[in-house]
Amino acid sequence: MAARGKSARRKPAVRKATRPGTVASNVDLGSLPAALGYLLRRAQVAVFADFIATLDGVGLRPGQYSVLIVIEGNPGLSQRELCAALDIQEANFVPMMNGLVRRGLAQRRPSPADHRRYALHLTARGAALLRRARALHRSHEARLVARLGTRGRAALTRLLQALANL
Amino acid sequence: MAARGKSARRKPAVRKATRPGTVASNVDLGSLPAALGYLLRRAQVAVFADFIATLDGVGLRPGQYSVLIVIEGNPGLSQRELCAALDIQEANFVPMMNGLVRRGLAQRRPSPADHRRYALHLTARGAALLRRARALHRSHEARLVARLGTRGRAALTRLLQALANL
DNA sequence: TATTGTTATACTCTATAACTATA
DNA sequence: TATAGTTATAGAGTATAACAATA
Repeated sequence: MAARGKSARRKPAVRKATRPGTVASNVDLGSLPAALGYLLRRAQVAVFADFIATLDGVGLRPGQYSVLIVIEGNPGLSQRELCAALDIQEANFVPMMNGLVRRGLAQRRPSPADHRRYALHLTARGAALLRRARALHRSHEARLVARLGTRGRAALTRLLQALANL
Repeated sequence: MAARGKSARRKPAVRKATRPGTVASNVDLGSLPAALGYLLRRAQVAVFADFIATLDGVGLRPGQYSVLIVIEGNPGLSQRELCAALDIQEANFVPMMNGLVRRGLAQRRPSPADHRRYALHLTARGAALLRRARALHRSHEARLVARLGTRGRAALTRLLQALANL
């Protein structure tokens, strides 16, 4: 938060009083702090940063985590189906899936009925890693609830869903 | 991202038909729809898509729009100060500012007191474009309020601010 | 020595076209 | 012809190191 009023005219003497992460700026952001897109972006970046740091130990990025969850919940799913569900470009999914396969977390099994398709599955190791990741994810969510309150979290969920498919 | 005519505030009985852009997925997303990071990301992407489409006519991306707003509100600001206020890496700001200068929207004036600094200013053309952009931005925000309600918008603002500096 | 702006670079994420092999 | 997967590529966005000019 700014320490001074918005129309601070005077230049404070060498404000080097910034702590790491806190920018003591008397810069007027104008209408930006009221713009939903701006707020949404700042919040998303902050939440992702916390999520990424939280799951660093299991080596999963947000996208990889979501892919593992969907494979686990829908064993045998094809790549196209998974990509459609998560709004991932199929071309971009290939190297990502390659990484999961290389790490022994997921498999591409040949689909018996249709030789064009793969049936995606988690390995035992993938399922085990996902259990650890889920626990970490829960701690991340708990941190968010500490900020928002249970009631606030429910309200935020509803509001974000209203925007999700604008 | 254009809204589709098929409004239908109806309860999806079983399966929604596949329209372009709407994937008829019976894919189980598991815990993802309850994950704040996931919801935040989906909402941010949707809102940005609408913003970008709305401001396409003035040729401004979200980052450029925010930069013009801050320059206008703080004429004479240095590049470092602007970057600190908007959390932009200074190295990344250079080509972006070059683009605004090339388009005649903003200027780097030499700072008389300190020859290391630039004093950033909008040109008349930049100010005029920003006026048009602001009007477009307002229509974008109005679309969001139509989704959220005035009360919902206020609540969302508060909740996002609580997450912004996690 | 420190600060301002810059260049170069690299890595992620995303988007599109074109190809292959199967259906 | 259409579909599933793949490759190549290009564009944003973001991050860090190193440098020149200036303080």
